Amino acid sequence: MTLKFAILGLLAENPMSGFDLVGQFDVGLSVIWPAPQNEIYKILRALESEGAIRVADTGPRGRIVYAITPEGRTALTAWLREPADYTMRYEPMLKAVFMRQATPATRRAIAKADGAFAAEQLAKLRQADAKRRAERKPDPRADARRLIILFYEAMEKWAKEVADDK
Amino acid sequence: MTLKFAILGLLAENPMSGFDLVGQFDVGLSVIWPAPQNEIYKILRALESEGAIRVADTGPRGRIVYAITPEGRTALTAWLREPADYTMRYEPMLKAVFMRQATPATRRAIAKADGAFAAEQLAKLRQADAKRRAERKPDPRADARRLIILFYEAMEKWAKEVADDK
DNA sequence: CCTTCACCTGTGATTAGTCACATGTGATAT
DNA sequence: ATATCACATGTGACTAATCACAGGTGAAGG
Repeated sequence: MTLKFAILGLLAENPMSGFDLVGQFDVGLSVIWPAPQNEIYKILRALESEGAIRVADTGPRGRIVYAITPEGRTALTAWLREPADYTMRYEPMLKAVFMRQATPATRRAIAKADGAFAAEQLAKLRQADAKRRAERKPDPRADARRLIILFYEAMEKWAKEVADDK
Repeated sequence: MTLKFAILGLLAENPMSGFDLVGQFDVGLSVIWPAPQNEIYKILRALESEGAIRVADTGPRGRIVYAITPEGRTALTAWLREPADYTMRYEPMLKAVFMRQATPATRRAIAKADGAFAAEQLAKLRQADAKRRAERKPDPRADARRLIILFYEAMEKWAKEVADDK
């Protein structure tokens, strides 16, 4: 259900094919909400039969480009406006819950890995951010990137605290 | 798969029944990793047949208390040590991605709601934290609570920035 | 020409997660 | 006594998500 809106949202930014969407998820969205390739195609068919998207173009190798319809846009904003589901699924947080049950070495190893991951993501995000700012074009994803940066900063900080056994 | 370890981890803290586990998820864990009631019972049966847990006690009304076995403990630490899956599923972040496609009013409304939720969670968490510190008992969940607090602080900060249209 | 590779959509089987409901029991209060 | 409620586990039908693989097509280079 949520994935449906992820796809609809991407199509609201730009008309795209299923293949393009796979690329979009690979590039960055899968960190927030992953999508297996075949799910994407299934959902595209469903969205089309609902009238939320339409075939805008076709290309070589069976390529089908979809575009959002006015009805689709209405559905998207309706979804945006309705109260969000605040349940998260994040394995690193779950591991943090049980970390103290393992040895101190394991605990530090986990924190180290999490910290390294956060740092790596931050490097990528900051680079992307700088690039976007340099371009001086309006950036529809700016809010999200800012949120994700703050999130990884928090995780990095936490990892340092645990590593230093604070 | 992950949920299995969530349950195993809880049983590693204390022997519990399925009913108790439902309570544990309701109280706080469902924010990180939700678990439908009937899934819990399914997984308990699976874990028992794997030998990771055993029936430690029975009580009135068909109550079955499970305890972790040494094999279960081994499986739990093995899971903790293996690299985490860093994909998150968090609807508010996904909405943030598409927020700029809606009207400024909608965008602010979303930020306001997210900020309010974060503030509410922080109040609860800080209270729980203070209580735990006052008790002066070792707290196995301290790391996790700290991480979650940092996370919601980040979200609260972000919400303020968006609301102020920074 | 023809090989190779990236492009592009799809199917089928399986598992994990969700929704809604069913069923029984012991404790407590009136 | 008996009504009520919290305790406690479970079933069945369904949907979403995952895994692994299938298979065709155009572009580009040697």
